[in-house]
Amino acid sequence: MKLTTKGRYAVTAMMDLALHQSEDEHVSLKSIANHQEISVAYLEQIFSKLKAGGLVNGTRGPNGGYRLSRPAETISIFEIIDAVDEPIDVTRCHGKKDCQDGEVCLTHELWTDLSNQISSFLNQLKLGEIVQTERVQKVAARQSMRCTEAQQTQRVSFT
Amino acid sequence: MKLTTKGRYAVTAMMDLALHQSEDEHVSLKSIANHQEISVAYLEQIFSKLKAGGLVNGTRGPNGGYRLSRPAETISIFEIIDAVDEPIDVTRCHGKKDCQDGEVCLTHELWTDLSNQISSFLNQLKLGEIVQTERVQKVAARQSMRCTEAQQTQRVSFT
DNA sequence: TTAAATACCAAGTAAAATAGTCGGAAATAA
DNA sequence: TTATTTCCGACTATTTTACTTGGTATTTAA
Repeated sequence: MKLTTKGRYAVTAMMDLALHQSEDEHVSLKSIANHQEISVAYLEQIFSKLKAGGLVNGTRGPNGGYRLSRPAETISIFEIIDAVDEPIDVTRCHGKKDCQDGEVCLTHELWTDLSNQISSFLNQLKLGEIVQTERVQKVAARQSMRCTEAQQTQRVSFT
Repeated sequence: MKLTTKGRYAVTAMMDLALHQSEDEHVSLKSIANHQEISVAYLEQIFSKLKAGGLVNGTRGPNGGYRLSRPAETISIFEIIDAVDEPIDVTRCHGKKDCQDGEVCLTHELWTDLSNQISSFLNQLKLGEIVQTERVQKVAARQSMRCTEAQQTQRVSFT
């Protein structure tokens, strides 16, 4: 379970999706880019992995975009990070237990324990619950304003 | 709390120290290198940080080496990793809470929670306890044999 | 039917981090 | 005085990260 900015962006983007998707509307990468200050190109890369992981569905064309493939309550943070970040090899032997002369090394168990600890913590955290916390709602409200401003700026810059 | 091979080697080396130090004897990097298959040069780098972190004391000259600066029961795995690995910035804003337009981003709290979770887990794990587990004792016994063999091989190659 | 908007895809790339090595200097025990 | 050890700073190859670039396919709406 590695944690890079890609994984963090993925979680952020999935939260954005959970916050803004509606019955009949998809969320475009452009709008996520506006909200979260991540480039569309980079989001594309991330979403190709999220899609491969079966977490989102994409629709092309105008008014297209993405939506969660399942209810947000059933999607864990672990799944999201797992989909986009390579797994880290916490053990020297890549889990094969042949770290030293074909047998386990001193610390083998320690690292697998830690891995399990982190995984289970992130598995308990569900996208749906997190999105409903007051804290997140507040930030999201602020971001909607930002986004509106951005659109207006954009409109102005076209004229 | 980043976890790289340097951090893992540090924990391994500290366990070796805890296993082999005695009242009047120091453990040399050479012997750790033999036991754990880590180069002396790399161990030097690691131990300079462990020393700076106040976890070990070094003595130069023949029969010199290192020993724990405190009882193994009081040294946590967290301290060891913390001494040698750079802290990871789990948040985009380096904990300053100004991730976006001077305010927190959507996921700020999530990452700090995770960090705390990992830290407290590793803080509970004490070097002394781990070293006493049956599993570790077994591996250590095997390594003593390895070491003896290595010394003999060396002796032969000298003649 | 055409233009715009969107997802989709593969490659390339600059910078940073990692995992070490190398060459020596200082201290100390025998 | 010599061998053994820690101590110290610099160097380096490789890998990983965090993106960008350039292009294609699909779909809607004018």
